[in-house]
Amino acid sequence: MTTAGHSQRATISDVAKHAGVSIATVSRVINQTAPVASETAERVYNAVAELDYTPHAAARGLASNKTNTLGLLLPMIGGSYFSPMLRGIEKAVSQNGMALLIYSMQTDVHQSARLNLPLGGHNSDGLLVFTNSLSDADLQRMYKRNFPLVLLHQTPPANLNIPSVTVENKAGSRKLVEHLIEVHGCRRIGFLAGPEEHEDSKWRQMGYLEALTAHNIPFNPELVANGGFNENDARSAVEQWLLKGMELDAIFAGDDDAATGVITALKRAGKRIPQDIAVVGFDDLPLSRHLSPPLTTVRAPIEQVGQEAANQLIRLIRTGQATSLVILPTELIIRQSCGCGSSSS
Amino acid sequence: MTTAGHSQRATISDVAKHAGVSIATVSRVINQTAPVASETAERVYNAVAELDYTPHAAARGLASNKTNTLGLLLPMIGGSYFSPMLRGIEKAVSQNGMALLIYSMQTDVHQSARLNLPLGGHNSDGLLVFTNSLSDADLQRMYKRNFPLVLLHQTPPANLNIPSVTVENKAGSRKLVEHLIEVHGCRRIGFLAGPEEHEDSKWRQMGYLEALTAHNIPFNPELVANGGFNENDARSAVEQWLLKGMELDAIFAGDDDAATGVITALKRAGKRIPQDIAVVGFDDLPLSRHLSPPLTTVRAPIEQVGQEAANQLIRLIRTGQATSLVILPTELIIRQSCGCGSSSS
DNA sequence: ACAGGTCATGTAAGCGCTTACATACTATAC
DNA sequence: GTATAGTATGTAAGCGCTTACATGACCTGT
Repeated sequence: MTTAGHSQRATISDVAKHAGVSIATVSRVINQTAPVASETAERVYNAVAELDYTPHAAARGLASNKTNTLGLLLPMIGGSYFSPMLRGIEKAVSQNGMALLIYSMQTDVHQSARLNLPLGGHNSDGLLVFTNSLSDADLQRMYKRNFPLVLLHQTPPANLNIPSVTVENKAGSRKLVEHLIEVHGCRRIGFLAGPEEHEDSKWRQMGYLEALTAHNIPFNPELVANGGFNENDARSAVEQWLLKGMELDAIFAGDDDAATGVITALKRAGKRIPQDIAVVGFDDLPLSRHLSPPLTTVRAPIEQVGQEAANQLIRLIRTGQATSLVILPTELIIRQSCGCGSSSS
Repeated sequence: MTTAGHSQRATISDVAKHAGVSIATVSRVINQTAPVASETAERVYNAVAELDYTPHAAARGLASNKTNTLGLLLPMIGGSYFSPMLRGIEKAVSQNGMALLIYSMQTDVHQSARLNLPLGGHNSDGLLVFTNSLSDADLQRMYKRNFPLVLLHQTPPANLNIPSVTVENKAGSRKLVEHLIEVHGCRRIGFLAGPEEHEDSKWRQMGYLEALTAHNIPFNPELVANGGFNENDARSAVEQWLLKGMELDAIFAGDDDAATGVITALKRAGKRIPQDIAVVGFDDLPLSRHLSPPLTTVRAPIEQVGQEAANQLIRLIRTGQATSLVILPTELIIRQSCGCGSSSS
């Protein structure tokens, strides 16, 4: 066991006293907010070093009404998806000398903790909101207050003009499915949707539909199931299909996490990929190229989404302006799980 | 484009006025810090709801000298490793009604931003410090100040009694290598070390050494290279070996990220796994079972490490006490990349 | 030599809370 | 009925900063 307890640290007045100046001067040299004689500044710097002084963030925040911090709201941290997104966000955040405060909206924190954990903002200068982590009502509330907000993978609810950053889902999905149809002659292509209300999923499904329509393949609702954008749900969904004796020549798993579940289920059932059934995903996670067979998918620039969103938010905070909608392009990544021959990148 | 700009929000005095009480009373009902007549409390709650009041975190922090926030220091966010760790941390943090502030120590932020981005603490009640994200000097500085600290995957520098949470590396590594030796008859086993100063790596290497010694296999320094605990470094390391015509019958990649690089390099060179060369990793990341062949590895309870560390830190903050050293057990996970037959979990 | 600038620095008023202390009121005991 | 002890609420002093404003020193031009 070990013990600890706070001890008092140097404040700005300690530094001022030590350097023989006023606290205003100390503040000025630290923030470089007004010219200070270089000799004076020197004394202040020395005092800072000697006392090992660090400004008190809360005091600063209270006085200046800025926290220099971005908040990130996540539905819950999980899946392979967040790692690259976080990296992108972190990049933008630290390049701008800000900090990152993360909340994941667990189960039911909403109600109870509202007062004690002011997610409402106020400990950040703005919020990055990932799909499904905030109700429309909450969104509206914050928007009305003029609190800087940027949405990730979600467009704002009706008539709220909140900037939003996402990827080109529909076109990517369509290209992917058309590849299956045109190159591999697939006709019975299963689609695993993501969670309800997940916009990415809706767009991907539309792309899937468009591809079918463009090739005169009638839409069969039985070929759509819920894969939840995760491994387990996808696995059970495929198991259900298999149990029902559903005939399929390809499965578009919705995303790559789901695709790993699909592959597992198929292999367990003794199906060969891609000979018996082709499998494709969406996102191009780092792991996807290592699956067996390597996964054909659509590359979503996840890290860039994070970075772009953070940058937009910072711009919104600083200048009051941001681009309403940023859609980052996706790219078809052909590997072998669709039936194509040799590998690439 | 969209625009925004802060508007003023309700403060505690607005609420007090609106409810016809003093700010002290409002504070008391919000924090449940002293008995208040239920009728009065009711009025306050109504006022809070009507004004959509949220306490100002900075003001609170300044007055109470607590931030209700845990800081997490990372060397940089990357690799598949952080996702589960973060999830564990987040779990503990939100279960305790706290928030999580993340810094990743990019390249050279250290010097310059020290004053403006007070990593020194002060915007968190305590810090979770991941290996290599803080110099011993910084650690010492904060320790001297009695700032609550918990180390992840790193033991404290000499005579600083900072609690630390890590996994059982040596025993796991030894079991892994012994499996290679005893079951598969390997004698020339390559080891890919992680980054310098990474304690996990040192212990894993010791486990490797112990296993060799226990089986009278002389240690050959040529069989140790640097895989950096990441895919790319590991790939080049293996390519070097192959180029030199190094004879190997197994490679212990250091961790699973590195193992994916090893597998890639080996496959490119036309080697069969495990027939020509066995490959094993460490960590058991989610992707590892999906590699081809499925990776034999050691399961490190990464999520639990995060959760345990956060819990220790919270305990340290609240009670001043924490367990000095927590070592979480690891478990050998046999799959096929070592040469074993059929799959399991 | 003096008005009018500049520049460096100091003074002090908050920012929105928490909390020790003071006060008023009600209930209990005798 | 008065003293005693609670209980509910108010008052006000900070917490450690930022920043508008005031001050004083030193130039410059005439």
